[in-house]
Amino acid sequence: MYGRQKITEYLSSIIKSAFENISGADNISPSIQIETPKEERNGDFSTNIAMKYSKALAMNPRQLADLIVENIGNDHKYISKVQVAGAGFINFYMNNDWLYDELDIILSEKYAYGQNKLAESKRINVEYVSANPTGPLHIGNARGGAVGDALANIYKWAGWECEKEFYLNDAGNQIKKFAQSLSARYMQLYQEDYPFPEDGYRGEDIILIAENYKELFADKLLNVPDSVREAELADFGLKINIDNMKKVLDQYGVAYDTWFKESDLHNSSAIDDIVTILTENGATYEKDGALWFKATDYDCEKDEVLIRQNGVPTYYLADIAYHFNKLSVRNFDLAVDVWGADHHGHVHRMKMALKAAGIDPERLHIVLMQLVRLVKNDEAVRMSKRKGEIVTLDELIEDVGVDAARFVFNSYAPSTHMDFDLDLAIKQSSENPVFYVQYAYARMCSILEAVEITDILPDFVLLNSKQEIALLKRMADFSTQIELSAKEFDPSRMTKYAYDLASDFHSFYNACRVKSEDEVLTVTRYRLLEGCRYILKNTLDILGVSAPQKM
RNA sequence: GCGCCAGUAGCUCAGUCGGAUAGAGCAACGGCCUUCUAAGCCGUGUGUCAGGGGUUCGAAUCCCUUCUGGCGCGCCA
Repeated sequence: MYGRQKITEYLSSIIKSAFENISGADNISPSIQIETPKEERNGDFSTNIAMKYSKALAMNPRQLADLIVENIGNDHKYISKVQVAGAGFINFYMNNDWLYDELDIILSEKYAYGQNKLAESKRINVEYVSANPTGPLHIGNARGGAVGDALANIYKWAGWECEKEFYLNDAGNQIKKFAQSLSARYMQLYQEDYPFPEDGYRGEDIILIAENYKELFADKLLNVPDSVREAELADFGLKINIDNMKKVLDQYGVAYDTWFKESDLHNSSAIDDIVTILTENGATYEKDGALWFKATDYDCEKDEVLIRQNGVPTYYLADIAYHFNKLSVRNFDLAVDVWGADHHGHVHRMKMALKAAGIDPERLHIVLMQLVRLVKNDEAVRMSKRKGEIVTLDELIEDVGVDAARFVFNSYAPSTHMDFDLDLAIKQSSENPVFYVQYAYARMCSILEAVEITDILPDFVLLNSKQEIALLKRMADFSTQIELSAKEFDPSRMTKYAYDLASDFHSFYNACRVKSEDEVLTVTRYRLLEGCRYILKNTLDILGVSAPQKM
C-alpha cells in the first residue's frame, strides 16, 4: 500500500483501538471511514465514527468523540493534533512527515511506485472494442478502446493479473450478410444489374474489397456456385478487415493479449457443452422446433431462443458459451466487458444465463458506455457515411491525434452521454486539457534537465510552502485513485487525477524556483519534481497518452 | 406499455460507496515574464443539485412518485 491508502490504514488502526478501549464498545467491530474534509480548518483527515456508533453506546456523539480522542492520546508519529468538531467529527491534523516519508518511497521505487500487490493473486479478463469485422472501426469503438485499455491498465496497477481481449465475431449471421454483400458487389463488377441483397451492407468499403479481389484474381469467381464465391470472398474480406483493425488499434496504442474467435466456439464442442449444462440444470425447453432458455425463471422478461428452428445457434447462445469459456474453462476470477449502452438489454440475460450454468453472475461485470455524439461548430455531426465526415477511428486519429482522442474519451465517466468536440480536440491551447497535462510533463523534464545538482542530500523539511504540500498530497493520492478507478470501473478518475497533478505542479512552478543559491533547497525541490514526474508519467501511461519531454 | 442510463453554475463535467458553508474547467474581467518552458500562474461570482414527498443527528447522494432527454424490448448481432 502507498501514500494515502497507507495513512488511512494507519489512522484506522489508531481509531479502532481507541474505540475498542471504551467500555461497552469492545464487542463492536467498527467499520472505520476516513475522509478528507472539504474545509482546511477541519484538518487533514476526519472520521465520523462517533456519530455512527453513538446510538449503539447510548451516548451523544460529541461525548463519544471526546472519549475516543482521549484514548487516542498525543504520541503518534504523524499526528500533530486531534480535535472534535461539528456534530461529532473527529478531525486529524497531520504533520508533514508522512508526506516526506512517501517521497522517499517514490524516489526509490521510481516508475514502479504505486503498483499494488493483492493479498492473493487474482486474474481478470478485460474485453473491449470487439467490433464486427464486417467494416472499419467507428467512433463508438474509439471510446470503447480508450476506456477498456485504460481500465485494463488500471487493474494491472491495482495488482490484478490482467489479460486484454478482443472477441472476434467471425461467425454467424452478419458474416453471412457480409459474404453475400461482397459476392453481389463482385458480380456487379461484371454485370451491372446483378441484384444486391435487401439487407446487405451498403458501405463503400464492401465495394473496395470486391474491386481489390478482382484486381488480384480477376474473374476467378465469376462462374462458380454462389456458396463457393461467398465463402472465398468472406475469407478474403475478413482478412483485410481484421488486418486493418489490428493496424488501426495498434496506431491507437491498443494491443491485445488475446484475439478470441467466435468461430472457434462453433468449431469445437463449446456450444454443445453449454447446451448440455443448461439442459441438465433444467433451464431449457423445446418449442416450435427451437431450443429455448427459460429466462423467465431467472427474473427476465421473456424466454430466449438458443437454437433456432433451422438448427443454427443464436448469437446469444454463442455469447453464453464465450463467457462460460472465460469464467469456467479459462477460469478468470473476473470478466469485464465494455459494451455500448445500446446493448444494455443484453446484460441481465447474459448474467442470468451464467447463473443457470452454475456460475456466480457477479463474476461478470459489464461497463456500459453511453453513445458518443460528435460536435463541430456547436452542431452535432451526423454519423452518416457521407464523405468528409469523421466516422472511422483512423480518420479520427488523423484529425485529432491519438493523445487528444484517448484523453477526451477518458475525460468522462463511461455512463455519461458525451459530446466529442472536434474543434476543441485539435486546439493546441489551454482550452484543451490534454495539452495542459502534457505541457506540465514537458516543463518538469526541462527543469530537471536545466538544473544541475550535486550529490548532497535533500532535506524534505524544506518543502513546506502551501504549493509544495499540496503537490506532495496529490502525489500521495495516486494509489488511492487507482484503487477507486478499479472499484468503480471508471478510468476518467485517472484523467482527472492527471489534470489535478498537472495543476498542482504548475502552481508550484510559479510559486517556487527549483534553481537557487541554496544548494540544499535546490536538490530538495529537484527531488520533489523527480518524484512528481514518475507519477505523472505513470498516470499518462495508464491512459495511453504520450508524455512528451519537449513541447 | 415495460426496462436500463442520465438530469448539478451560461456551457462541459466533478462531487471520495449519507457528512461540516455543493466544487473544477471553459467562457468574462483585472493582474504576473531582465531569473528553471506565459501551451503557465494569481485574483473577481454564479446555484430551486429537474419538481414533489419520505427515511435520520445529517440527503446532490438512499426509498417512493412525477417530468424531461438518450437507448433498449427480433428464431438480428
